Amino acid sequence: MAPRSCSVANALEVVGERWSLLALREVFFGNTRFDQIAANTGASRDVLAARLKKLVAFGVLEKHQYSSHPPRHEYHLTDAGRALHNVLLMLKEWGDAYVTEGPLPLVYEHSCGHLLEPRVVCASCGGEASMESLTRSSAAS
Amino acid sequence: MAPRSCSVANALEVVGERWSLLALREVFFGNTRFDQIAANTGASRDVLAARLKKLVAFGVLEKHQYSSHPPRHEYHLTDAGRALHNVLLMLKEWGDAYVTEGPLPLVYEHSCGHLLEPRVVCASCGGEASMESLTRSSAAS
DNA sequence: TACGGTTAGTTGGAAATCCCAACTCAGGAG
DNA sequence: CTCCTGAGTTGGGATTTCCAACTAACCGTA
Repeated sequence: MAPRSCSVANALEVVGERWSLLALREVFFGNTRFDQIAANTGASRDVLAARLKKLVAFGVLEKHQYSSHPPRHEYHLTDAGRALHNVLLMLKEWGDAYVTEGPLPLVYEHSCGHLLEPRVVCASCGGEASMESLTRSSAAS
Repeated sequence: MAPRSCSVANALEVVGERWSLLALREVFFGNTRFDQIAANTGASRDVLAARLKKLVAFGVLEKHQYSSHPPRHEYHLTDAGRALHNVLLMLKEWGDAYVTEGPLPLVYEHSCGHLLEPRVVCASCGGEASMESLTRSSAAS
């Protein structure tokens, strides 16, 4: 039997390899240069080079030249890259709740002034998009 | 320099290896048995066995015996496992938007009757938890 | 001109993983 | 007695990963 066709699998094809999401985390933090990303993630340089190349090829990152002599580059998020913020946020939330022990290394404050407690809701009604509230629909886009 | 301590990294330590999230997707779909998961993900049986063992060890899945003669097992989600639904939902959303081509393989309907368009919001104010709306807070839990 | 430093990789070889097919083991079904 | 299902396990080869060292382009300074 052929494996299921699925957008989760497709997404993981692009960002699911080791170090990809951590590299993106660093770019979200503003650490856009190769050496910064390498140091903060702990990825080996060769694998990191391969991952960044792939993320650029898939349009998640863009290579920006910030100096021409000598040629130096920074990695910037594209729209597709920025859209991954929610994925990282949910992973962080889950890690906070079920994996990280002791004080959390990072807590976000939302612009409303409260500490962020993220919730996934339906854009139409604002109700929580819990497992039980969802059913498969046959409609396609 | 030591790599950054971070809940995203901790979460990926547990569910970031290849096949782990796809195996969980199958369990969310109700395919709780080894052979079903193997067939629907395409993972090789040895790696899948290792991943399931790890997910059980970390408390993401539980092994349930549904027949004692012969002994047969199903994998069930724990609370920690159920909490990963948001992560899969966000990955699916991103894959739908930026990777999957052609008609989407799966569309959800929310209990309100509309097709689900998930949004991540702040639980306190209900406002969108966009990248720009978040700042690092020094408060710890 | 020589020397050291920074940035962004690339290379080589050993170690760890992964993939695949075949095999095991336990218990039905016919 | 033989075949079938479910849930893995095993062996061996192909791939990836890790790590340290190396390259290459340029700048600062002396």
